[in-house]
Amino acid sequence: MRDFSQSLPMSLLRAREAVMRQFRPSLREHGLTEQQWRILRALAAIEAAEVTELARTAFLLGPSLSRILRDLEARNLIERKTAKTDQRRSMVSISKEGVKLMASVAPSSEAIYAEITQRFGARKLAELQEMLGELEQSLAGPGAGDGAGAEE
Amino acid sequence: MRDFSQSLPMSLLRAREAVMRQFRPSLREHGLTEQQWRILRALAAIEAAEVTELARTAFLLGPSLSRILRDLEARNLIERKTAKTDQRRSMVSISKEGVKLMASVAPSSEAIYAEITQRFGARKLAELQEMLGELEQSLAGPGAGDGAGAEE
DNA sequence: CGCATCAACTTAACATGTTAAGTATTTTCG
DNA sequence: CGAAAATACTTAACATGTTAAGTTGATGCG
Repeated sequence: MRDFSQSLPMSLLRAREAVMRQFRPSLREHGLTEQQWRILRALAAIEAAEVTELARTAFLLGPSLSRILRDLEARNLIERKTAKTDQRRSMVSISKEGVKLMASVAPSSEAIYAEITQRFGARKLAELQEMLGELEQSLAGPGAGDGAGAEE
Repeated sequence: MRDFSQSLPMSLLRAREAVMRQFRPSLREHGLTEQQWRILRALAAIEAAEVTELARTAFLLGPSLSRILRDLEARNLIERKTAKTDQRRSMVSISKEGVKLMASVAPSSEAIYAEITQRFGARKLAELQEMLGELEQSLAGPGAGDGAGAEE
């Protein structure tokens, strides 16, 4: 079997970790985890979103999002109100405090991203992202199960 | 600020998730998590390894590895014995049962990997891995902290 | 209308990620 | 030699990943 350290999953894992290692210290100084930061960024770009929509945007599973939203709400970084037309849905939005926190983190975050871009090269970065998108596309859909197991 | 769904961390996260989604069902059928599978694969390639070395190979943090090794040992998939020359170190190796389990998972795992390679294209896959390696390299070393915070 | 079904979350339970602290053993050096 | 520092793990504590089950509010339909 192929040396697993050369496998695609490991390559992706190591690359992502190398990138996130750059951001984590800064986020940590502001009391945010990577996932919390993703949610705030997603919310900052829109007025309000339903939980399910937010999960899709921030690429988090429902249960994780539920917990994080509970915590962010307790910290007054986001606000919730149930939708008028459907009591099941809740509309989530970023609070004033949330906006303020984002403003305090954004400069450092931008600087780190710029540093990464500069180190790796802007053109290569664009190429890489293009390929990652294609990979994602090529694996979307029916799934590459091996057929040996129960498809259910 | 850049639409965060287009950011490098998100691209890497989505790509990796797209890949792992292919493998998880098969691993799950065999009662293994992704991390447990990584450890078994790493161990299968060598006679025995120290915990620290294994952590580096399987790309796991010490605490995660400690827990997982405890569980794998309880399931008799691995074996441990403390090193003769240094009582602090323990040598970990895969057990017969572990080898058997690997043999039962490997075919499906290989098939899935082949399917991914075929869908995305072998040449592109090689290119992608090359770029991921370069990204990792370019971010190794001093760290791209923004300098605004405490370097400690 | 009323019941079965579906939809949107939320909770629960267990595994891992992440940082800090603890433990046991070795090494370094005065 | 023996105390201090370093090394190799392990535990602890809290956050998230992942799947299954539970809750509550909508919807479809006879």
